Amino acid sequence: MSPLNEEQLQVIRDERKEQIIEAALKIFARRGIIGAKLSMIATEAGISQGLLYHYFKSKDELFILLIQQAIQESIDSMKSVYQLPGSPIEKLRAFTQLDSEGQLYFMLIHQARTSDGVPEKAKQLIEQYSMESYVVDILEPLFIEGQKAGEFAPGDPRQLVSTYFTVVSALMTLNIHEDEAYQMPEVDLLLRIVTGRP
Amino acid sequence: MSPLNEEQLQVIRDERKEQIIEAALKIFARRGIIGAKLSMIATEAGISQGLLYHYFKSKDELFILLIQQAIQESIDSMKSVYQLPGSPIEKLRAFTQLDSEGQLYFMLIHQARTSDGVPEKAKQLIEQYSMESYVVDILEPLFIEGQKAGEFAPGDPRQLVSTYFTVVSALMTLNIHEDEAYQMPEVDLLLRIVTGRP
Amino acid sequence: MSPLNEEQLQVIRDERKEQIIEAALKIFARRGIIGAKLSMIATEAGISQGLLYHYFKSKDELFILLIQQAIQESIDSMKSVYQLPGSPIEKLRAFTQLDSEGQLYFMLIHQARTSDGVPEKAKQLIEQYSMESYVVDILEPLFIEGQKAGEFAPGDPRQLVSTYFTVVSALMTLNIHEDEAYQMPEVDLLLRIVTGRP
Amino acid sequence: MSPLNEEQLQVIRDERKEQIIEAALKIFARRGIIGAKLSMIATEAGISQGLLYHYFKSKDELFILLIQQAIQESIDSMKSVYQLPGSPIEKLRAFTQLDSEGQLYFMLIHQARTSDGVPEKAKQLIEQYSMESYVVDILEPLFIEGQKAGEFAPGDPRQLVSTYFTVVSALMTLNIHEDEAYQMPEVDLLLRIVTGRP
DNA sequence: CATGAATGAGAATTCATTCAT
DNA sequence: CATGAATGAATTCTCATTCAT
Repeated sequence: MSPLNEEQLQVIRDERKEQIIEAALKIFARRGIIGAKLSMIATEAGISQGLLYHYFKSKDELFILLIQQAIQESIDSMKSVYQLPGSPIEKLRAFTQLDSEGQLYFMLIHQARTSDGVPEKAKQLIEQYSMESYVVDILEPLFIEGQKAGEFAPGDPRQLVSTYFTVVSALMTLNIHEDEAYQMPEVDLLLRIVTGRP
Repeated sequence: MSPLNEEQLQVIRDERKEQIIEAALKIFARRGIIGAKLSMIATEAGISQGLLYHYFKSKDELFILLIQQAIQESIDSMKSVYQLPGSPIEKLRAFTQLDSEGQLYFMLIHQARTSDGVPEKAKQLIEQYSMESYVVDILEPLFIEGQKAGEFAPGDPRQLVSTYFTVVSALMTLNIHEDEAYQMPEVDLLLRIVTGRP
Repeated sequence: MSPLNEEQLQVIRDERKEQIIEAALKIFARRGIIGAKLSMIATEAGISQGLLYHYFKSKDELFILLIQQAIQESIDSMKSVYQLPGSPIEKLRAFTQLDSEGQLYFMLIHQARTSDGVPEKAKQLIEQYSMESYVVDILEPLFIEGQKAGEFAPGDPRQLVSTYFTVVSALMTLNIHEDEAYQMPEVDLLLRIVTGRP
Repeated sequence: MSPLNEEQLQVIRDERKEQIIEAALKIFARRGIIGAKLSMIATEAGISQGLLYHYFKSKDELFILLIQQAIQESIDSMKSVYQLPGSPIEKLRAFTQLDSEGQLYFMLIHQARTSDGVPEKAKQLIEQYSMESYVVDILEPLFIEGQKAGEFAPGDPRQLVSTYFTVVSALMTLNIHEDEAYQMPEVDLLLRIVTGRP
């Protein structure tokens, strides 16, 4: 009866899931969990609303999955800073210029942190991925290296990481629409926080 | 003839309006116009839902009023920077440490800018109050003075204002819950953007 | 304590009641029991909403009182047709040209008959005041006289009364707004139903 | 791919729309736009309230659609008078005996003309379909023919049309419930207005 | 697997009615 | 007697979720 074998079905399933996840990321990041309507996600993914429920048990489950991906991506992206070429300051400059998917993930996490209607599980995930436990640990060596090289200003490196990351995170989340009111600042001006130099 | 005279009634009305506005500011700022439920605002204000409609024609009207207040407060607060004591850098430092009501206003404007379901009139108001037309104009003299005094780094003062204001705005909006994940950075670290010094 | 004696109070009470009844008749007749808002009636009567409840227990009670008045007025007006001068046909012509308060009563009864949300008691009152038991009985002698005088067409006089009254009632209720779409017909054309003559 | 093909879906959709329209016509005609509750329409149509909104954007849109249908049906019905068999008077007699759906449409237009809360667009539609511009134009030739044949009374034919149509309209709107108080008059008595004869 | 019709719970808004003054 | 602030139940509309096909 079935014209497709198991393997082909798996391929279809994976493709569909990927479509849905991409669509959901866009919509959730821009509109938050309340503003995002399943009808929008379905339309963006090019499928019917009903089909969403073959792949995800609920809106919440889909949201939680995206949060997990966002956290994973953020961690990976931070770890990869060490693979970037150049001195610590050059690594940091490159890291600061995120691609657009990276921005979507930041916005998503921001939405999850600040909105309500966020599933409890998503909140827990984000809480675990706090500054102290991950971000600062990962980036601290880079900053210490920068201070040794005299590129970065002296002082508590963990505070420096925390401040710089908070500022960049905040700017990411602000930059939601192509909004002329707030134009993204020059990277070099931001780096002054770290370098203490003009 | 009347059991409560006009003056007493006016007092009651003003009190109620103030209660509602305060409650609405909290709720709207934290949850956005969609996430904010009138039942929450009513409960926060300690009144019934129905009474909201004696004082405001609709949720939208209430939101628009708050946006107008937020814009007015922001402008006033920026203008008042010149009344603060001390050198330009000291004025700016004091200005950066906003009170909590000021923070709510920033969040509100952020919500209005980035969310769905925002009334058209609110959008227009915010568009008028863009960086170029107000904020930069108001703060530019302070920065020029700071540069003349050698406190601020050289360079285009308008770009410096814009960058600093954007960073501070972004941090305000991030700081929504009393969230330990992101702790607010030290002001002195932020001021490095302006001073170019450690 | 009280600066007004009982008699003066009674005068005030009666005046107020009359104000309210007049206002309510206008509003109920034009908008029906559902479309009529107590706020409108209060405004039309020049009093506060709360005061309505000193004089009437509820919207329904007020409506029922008006229906009673309407029925009484209708009956009185029909009985008075015999006091009008002239031949039967002239009496009937004059009767057909109702004054505006008479029209309001007709509309009110129409509203009560056709709308819902009408209190049960009002329905019962109107049912009792049906064509057979009152209207036809009252007008039948006039029609018999007209037939004897050769002014009215022959045939069952009760059917003639019923038809003519139904047509006039229907036209009254139609004439709600000063609506140019339906202009009220000439009385003489209507009288053809009764006379059978051009 | 699709479990129900487009044709089958279209059939379902058409059926549902028809169900809803029929139910809405009954309820709106009898209770007006304010008195008609969506819950009643949904129950009468045998569906859930939510489903109404798959087929119609709002209560107003549904009402406007019905008004359009009512106007169209009225015009068609008047034009078809010329297809009826017999002399002008026989055509007019047949035309006067409307079916029950035709009556509902008359009531609906009456409701729209006299009630509150009627959408602006519905008002405009009805205004365009006024006596002068349509009804009289359409029926005038029939009346002129009747006068030539000596069946109809002499005089301004447009006034005769207008009067007769107004009376019939008024009777239609009166006859809302199966109401024994007002029994519908004999057609032959009404036709006396036109013929001027017993 | 896939569709879209169908449902029902929840949110904004209106308004008759009550109540403190 | 008189006011108008205050309440809450009822109504329209939205949308996540289910289900027949």
